[in-house]
Amino acid sequence: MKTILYPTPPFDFNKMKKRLLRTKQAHLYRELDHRLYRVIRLNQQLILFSVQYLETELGPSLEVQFHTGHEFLSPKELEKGITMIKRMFSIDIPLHQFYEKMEGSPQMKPLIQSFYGLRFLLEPDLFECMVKTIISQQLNLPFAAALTQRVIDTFGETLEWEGEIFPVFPSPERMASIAPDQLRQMQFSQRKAEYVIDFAKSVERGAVNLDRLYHLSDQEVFSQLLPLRGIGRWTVECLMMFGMGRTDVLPAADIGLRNGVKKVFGLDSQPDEEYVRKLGEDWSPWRSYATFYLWESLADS
DNA sequence: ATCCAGGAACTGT
DNA sequence: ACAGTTCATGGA
Repeated sequence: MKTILYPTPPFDFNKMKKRLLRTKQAHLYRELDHRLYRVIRLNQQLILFSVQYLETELGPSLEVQFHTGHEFLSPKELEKGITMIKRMFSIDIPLHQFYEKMEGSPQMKPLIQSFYGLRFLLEPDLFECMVKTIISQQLNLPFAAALTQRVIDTFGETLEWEGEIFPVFPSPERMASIAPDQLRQMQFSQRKAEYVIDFAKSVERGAVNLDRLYHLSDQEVFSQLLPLRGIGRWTVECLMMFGMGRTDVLPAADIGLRNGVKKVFGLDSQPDEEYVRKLGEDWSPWRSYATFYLWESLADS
């Protein structure tokens, strides 16, 4: 089963892939023979897919293949899978509109040159996204990535296809069943261990319905998630950006964003949240992408 | 050693 | 409401 997706340019798959590797978030991806593989959960079912980036006469394209062995996906499942992959790779994001919006900013414009075509590569699963985000709270990124890897290695599943093994992030049910001590052994703090396990339990018993979040406004998503212990504003903002692909989120208190603003706008001290929020008014409705590019500007220092 | 990380909860006023 | 403290660990 093969489908070709055509994002409206600019779309730079290689930049997206390089960022995945640089930030050490490629835990669940495997590259074989120029194709990028990964397993997604579709209605509790594990489905392996792969993509290959191609330049065609019609512009940039992403060839998608589902590897389901002898079984076939129903038309409905196929449609759901395609929808998920489109969202993952930010296929339908009119990125040029963001660039037009930044035209007038002498500070932001150079970022567009540097990162031209870079889009969010989203997490296909909100549970997984939330757990990874909780793990990375207040930690340097390499260490956060190491913790995530340990969770996958210890509690994750695998799917085998044509002799290759593909890792799968643990399900909410699995994570709900583990004890805080098991995470402590992996160098989680006691609190963080509780946050992650409690969240998994909330999802398992249906206290939070992650699928329904897609249909809610930003404010409604906040009011659903903020009551949960260990989930603050920043964590929800990350979920909305890296999980849900919302393009106008501004994590104004984020330390990385404030450092990015300091660097790009040539400030002599780290701006506060209010300053960033004020600045961000000009970026709407593209504040997620402005944030994203400002984060990236810190990487190539 | 000391300070800070792409925070959040807790405590005291 | 608000500010200061604690949580845990790695990296600079």
